[in-house]
Amino acid sequence: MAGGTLPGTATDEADGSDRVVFHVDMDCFYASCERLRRPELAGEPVVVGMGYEEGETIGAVATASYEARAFGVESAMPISEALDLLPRRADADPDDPDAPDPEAAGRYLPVDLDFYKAVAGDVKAVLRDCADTLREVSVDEAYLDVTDRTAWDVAGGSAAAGESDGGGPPPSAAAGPAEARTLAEGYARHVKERIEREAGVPASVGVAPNMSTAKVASDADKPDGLVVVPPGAVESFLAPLPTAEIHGVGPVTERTLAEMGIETAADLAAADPDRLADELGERGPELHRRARGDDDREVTPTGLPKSLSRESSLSPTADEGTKRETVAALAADVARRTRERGCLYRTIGIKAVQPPYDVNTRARSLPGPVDDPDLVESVAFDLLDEFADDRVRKLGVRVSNLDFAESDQSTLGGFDAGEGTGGGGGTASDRGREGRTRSVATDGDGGKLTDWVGGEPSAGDRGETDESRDRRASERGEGQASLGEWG
DNA sequence: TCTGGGGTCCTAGGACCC
DNA sequence: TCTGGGGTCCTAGGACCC
Repeated sequence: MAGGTLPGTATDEADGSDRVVFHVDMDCFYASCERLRRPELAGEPVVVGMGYEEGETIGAVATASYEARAFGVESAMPISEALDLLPRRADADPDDPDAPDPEAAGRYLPVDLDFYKAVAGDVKAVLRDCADTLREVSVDEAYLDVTDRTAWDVAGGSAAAGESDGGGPPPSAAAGPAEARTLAEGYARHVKERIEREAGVPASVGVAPNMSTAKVASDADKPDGLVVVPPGAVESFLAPLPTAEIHGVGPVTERTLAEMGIETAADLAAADPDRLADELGERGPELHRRARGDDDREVTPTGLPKSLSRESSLSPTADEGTKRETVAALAADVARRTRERGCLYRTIGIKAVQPPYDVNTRARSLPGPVDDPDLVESVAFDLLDEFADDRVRKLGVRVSNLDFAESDQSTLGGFDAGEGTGGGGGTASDRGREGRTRSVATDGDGGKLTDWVGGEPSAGDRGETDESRDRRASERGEGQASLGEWG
């Protein structure tokens, strides 16, 4: 094992859990992507806005560069509020005494997800190349298991030890654990540099023996950070952090913990798990483990999505026409995306948010998986009826209970032959669509399901478990394919 | 922060089945 | 018919994440 990275390490890792896990987190990713194609934005405050159009003040901040954050601009903040803190550079006019100071102005750009996904593809290519196992969490974040590629051994043996600043105080809480240079740190630096070189965007990397600690480590020194937490240093690294830094502790849990007198990870680590379970349910003991750096989850490849949805905000309205129009558009979009991804769904749901912020969800499950845009719309309309007289500020449509296996049957060829075309009508191109489109008849009084038109769900998936389907799918690499689609 | 959009997982209650 | 328990599925809501 490691020739003594830090005291007290190797021996209690006898279960073979002495893994090396990287968490790679791209720094203000959307803003970095914009800088990649517009180098003149380097060093400028950049704000990328969702729902934002040139010159508009609506929408919300998707990503703010660190220069913009210095002015107080934060993710999810309304653009109008961000403009108060950081005026638009375009509005600056040296000749107008009332215009904003160009020195205190920023660049505002709309989200261009397609471009960011292309850049993310370059990043992922590097990560895939560098990892034993890669789990992509989102477009700008991933875990890598690199246990078989590197180790916790101190790099360069005595040479590294000799050059270390071991006599002085730890540089900082974040950098402290890295003072003994390990092979893992060198490898992380290599990965980080490759991302920068081959994708052109900066990343922060956390290195630790498990996922939850690596996640906290990547956050500890952003941007452009590299924080290494060797086994044995985990608990002391986490101990001083406020509970909110622990992955899974949000505002509500933070408050609950504070009321219990738990403010830091050390407090959480020392708390009674039973008492935590009383207050927080199953999550209590889990957070307790994370605060102690005790996390034996394997890094597993990204799975297939569990649901797909689309939602959008409206200025609050009770108008039936507006609501139905919105839901129809959302339903069509969701149906289009599921079809593109070749997946069927068995549950269709809506979300209706009433002012001030009252979230309602309704869902209905079908007897079997379908790919039927008209049905998404009619079920969504049906569910919307309950809110016919209500003012809403946001509407959403969602499909879940996804089934990727059945559509494979059609893409593999044999599916549905002689079933959807039995009626005689239907061109070849109709068949192409019908092969994946199960229609369900609806009756006159509200679109209740009455019958299967296209027959039973294909024989192909009968008796097959979700697990085996997922496994088959991920063996074909679909888990990776799915990532590029996510935003 | 008067709240943007797309996801995940957990919980709890009810229906239904043996 | 009452009693009980266990299992699964469905729906709705909540917390959290990026």
